[in-house]
This record gives sequence, structure tokens and C-alpha cells, in this order.
Amino acid sequence: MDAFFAAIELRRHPELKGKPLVIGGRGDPTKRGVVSTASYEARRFGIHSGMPLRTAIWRCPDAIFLPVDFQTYETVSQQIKTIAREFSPVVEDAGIDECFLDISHVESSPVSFAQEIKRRIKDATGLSCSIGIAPNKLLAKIASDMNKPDGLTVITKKDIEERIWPLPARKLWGVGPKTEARLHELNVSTIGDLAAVPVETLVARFGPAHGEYLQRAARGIDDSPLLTHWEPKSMSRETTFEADVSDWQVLEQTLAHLTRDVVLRMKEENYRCRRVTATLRYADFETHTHTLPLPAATDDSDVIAETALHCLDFFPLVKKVRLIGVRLGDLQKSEGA
DNA sequence: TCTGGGGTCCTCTTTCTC
DNA sequence: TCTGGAGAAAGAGGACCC
Repeated sequence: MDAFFAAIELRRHPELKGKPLVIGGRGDPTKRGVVSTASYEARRFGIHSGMPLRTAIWRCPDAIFLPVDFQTYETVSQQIKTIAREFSPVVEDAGIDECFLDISHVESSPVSFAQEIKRRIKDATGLSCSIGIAPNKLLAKIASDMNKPDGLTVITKKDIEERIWPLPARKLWGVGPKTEARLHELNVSTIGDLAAVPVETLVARFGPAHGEYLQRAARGIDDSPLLTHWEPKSMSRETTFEADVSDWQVLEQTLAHLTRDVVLRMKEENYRCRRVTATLRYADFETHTHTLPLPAATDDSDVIAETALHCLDFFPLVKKVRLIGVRLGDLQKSEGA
């Protein structure tokens, strides 16, 4: 979907159309939070997702800030995925605003098929999307990004050298800021540069899994299947304090509250956990975790809360704390569920 | 002007077991 | 009984994604 959160907000606030719009946090750029989605107008000011709200308002003092309303976005997301499933029996959910469709069964032109999907989504939701058509997920993802917004791009194996290799390596799924910087040290800036690096070099630099992945990805090779179903492995809740905290009692109370919350969600979805991890992020952004195993899989709120609080004992309270969180891991489906 | 929240997977290190 | 090594398992941290 194109600027998904912003597009949904514009649907209910049409008077904001054409204005720089930023969705993020609680919608207050004087408070802690980051940009989830910036409208295309806001992007012209250099605002992008992940940027602190305070930076965003500094870049564009006239921007309109709105809070994230996940519930609404989730509802629209489900609506779009339902439409996607009318077009293909094999759909992989890839986050709130993306999915992969296996259309190898389609006999008509893939382009007119994609145009029909775009039309259906537009009619049902009023929102535009960008579609990439390619022999695999890796290339389809890159293609979908090539002509945003409202794009439709086809990439075949023959296009790899001419249209994929000139792109920055950062465009590859799995290449983030760190990998990009380390690739620069190898004089690699484009996907084509990466494709020319011997696999041994990449393995030595990035480890066997990532090294071999990068080599294959740069050549457009990806045989990963579409995943139509998966079970969650962990669930978590965390919160950043508006001001850094040094009061141990506040930390304990917050952690207890977050734990109750996430255990409730886990129980609703019929899981039990076998591990509890507490996270503490200090004022200097240094982040530590401590994990404790449970004697048996459980969804007992008291047992889990006690364990989470016990994790806290392993952190020295030497610096102020900006974030605290809890993660329930090793999830197993409850019996009879 | 500081850096959200929800996840997954990988690597490195330590610990356990045989 | 001690020691060393191999391999598995588990924890911590980091990178990445939306």
C-alpha cells in the first residue's frame, strides 16, 4: 500500500489532502515518538519513517501530526488481504500493508490481472497500492517499490542486469544501514557491485547464512516459498517513558502492568509460554535483556509476573531508564485450543 | 533535535552433557 | 577419577523488517 497510514487518515480527514502529514506516536511532536508514515508531501521535507517526531517538526514546522491508530489500520489491512485472497489461493501476509500473491496459476496477462487487483482495492477502500510482478518474492518486492505510488512494475530474469544491478545494495531485502556500511568498505554500493564479489569474501565478512544469501540475492536468486501460515514464537510489550526513570518502584509497577497486558493477549490467542525476558534500555540507549525459563509452559499471570520482576534483579540500577519491556517466549498452543 | 513498538532470525559465547 | 573435546542448548546482543 502507498503511504498506508497516511492514506487512511486522509480518507477520514480529506481537508488535509495536499498538506504534509505525519503519522507517529501519540501525534504530539513535542513528546517522545517516531514517524510511522509520512505523506508524500511530508517526505519532500526529508521526513521518513523511523525519524524522531521532534526532528520531523523541526524539518517541517507546518506539518500536521496525527497519532497512530493501529486498530483502524488493521481493519483496513484485513479488508485488503481478503480481496487479495479472491485473486489467489496462495497469499503470504508480509506485514500490515504488504502481501505476496502466487499468480503462477493465472493464464491471462499478469499485468491486466494486477490492474484488476489495484482497481478492486481502490474501489473497496479508496486507497492506492503499488504492485511488482516477478519470478520470485525478492524481485517482486523490489519491483513493487520501483514506481511508487500507484505503480505497476514487471521484472523478468532478463531485466536483472539492466534494471536491478544499478540499484543501491540497500534496496535488497536484508540489507540495512549496518550491512550497507560494511559493503561500502568492500567498495560495494550497487546490487551489481555485490553480485561481482566472490561468495567466499561475503561469507568471511558476513557469516555463512548472510554471506550466501547476499550473493544469491544480488543475482536475483530466491527460491523461498510463500508462507501462508505461521505460529507466533513470542509476544512482547514495551514502553518508553516520557522522561527517564530512576525510581525502582515505577519500573516494577510498569513491568507488572505490561506483563499483565501481554499475558492477557497470549491467553486470548490460546498460547502458553516457557520463557520470560525483561528488557531495560538506559538513558544512553544501551539495552540489556535477561531471560528466565519457566519450569513448565504456563499462562498463569501471577507466575509470569513474578518471573518478570525477578528478571529485574539482574540489572544494576546505575543509570536512568528510558524503556522497559517484557517478552514471552517459547510459545506453545494451549491444550484443547 | 535524539533514537517507537511489535516481531524474526542469526551469531557469538557460555554452559551442559556425553 | 580426571581431563579434553565435540556437539547441543540456551542466553545475550545485534541486524533487520513493517
